[in-house]
Amino acid sequence: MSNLVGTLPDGAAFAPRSAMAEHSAWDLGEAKAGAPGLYLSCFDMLLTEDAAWLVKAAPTPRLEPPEGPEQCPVIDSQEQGLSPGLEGPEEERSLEQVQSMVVGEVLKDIETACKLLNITPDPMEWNAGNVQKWLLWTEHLYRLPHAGKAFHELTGKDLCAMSEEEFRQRSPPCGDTLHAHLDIWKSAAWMKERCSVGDTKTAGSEELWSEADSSCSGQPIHLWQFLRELLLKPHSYGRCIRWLNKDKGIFKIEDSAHVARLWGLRKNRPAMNYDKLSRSIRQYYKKGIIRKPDVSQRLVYQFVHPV
DNA sequence: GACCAGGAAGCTC
DNA sequence: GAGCTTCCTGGTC
Repeated sequence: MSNLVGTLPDGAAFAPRSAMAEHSAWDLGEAKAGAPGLYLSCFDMLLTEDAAWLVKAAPTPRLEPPEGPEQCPVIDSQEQGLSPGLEGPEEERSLEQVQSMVVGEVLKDIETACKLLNITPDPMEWNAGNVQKWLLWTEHLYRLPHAGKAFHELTGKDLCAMSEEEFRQRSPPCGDTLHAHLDIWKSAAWMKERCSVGDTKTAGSEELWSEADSSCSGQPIHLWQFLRELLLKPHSYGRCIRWLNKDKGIFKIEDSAHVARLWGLRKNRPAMNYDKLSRSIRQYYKKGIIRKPDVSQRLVYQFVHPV
């Protein structure tokens, strides 16, 4: 099993980009018991290292992605202890809360990716097209070099059967990173499957996934829904699209090319660009879904019926 | 050059 | 037929 799930190959620890946003009620101790070793070690790593990072990051409530290439914060692995001010039961409680948050946020990030890519959360169920989507997505998100060709025509099952070394052989510059991220997806899929087998303690996480399931059911997504999803994930997409006035439904596309690429990815339209996307937005004018605000500005639109 | 507006035709479900 | 996608012309910033 890879040691890269908690720590990405460049030495930076993997951390969910939205790690402090909300709290998820996941029963970690329960989930870890009896899990296959493969996935267990993955989450062990994730939990301990992310927890350390989160505690160190406190009290900052929000973790803005850094400017430039999206990278995770570096953890000083030599640092001892999670919260020096806390001891015994208090520290345990604190750790449990942090762990719940971390896992919840990891699952949310995956859920978002599932929605946007229209793929299932379980890599074992991916066809070759799904694999390429996931690769594109991960490369895009973590600014990795393109490796799609190296994994051409592989299904999710093929991918899951590959070792870290095989990933590296196929893609020397980012194979290990991709393998690490695939491990996270595998672990999340395992946990989802586990909680869907009637474990009432995991109701919170079931809620977490129900949204993803509804959008991973193959139902086509409308452009306005897609835009709204991006707007509702400011920690992930705030740099390319954001609310100017959420109450009035006014939003601005900050990076038109980026949003168009995401939409193209979602719809499997590689040739998508902002020109075409904006044409689709303008189709909404007649339908009364989106309009230009009263004071028209470039790249600024308004939902006729705000959230 | 990038964005905006809208007509028209084509494609997919 | 709905909901885009693609291509286009012409205009504004």
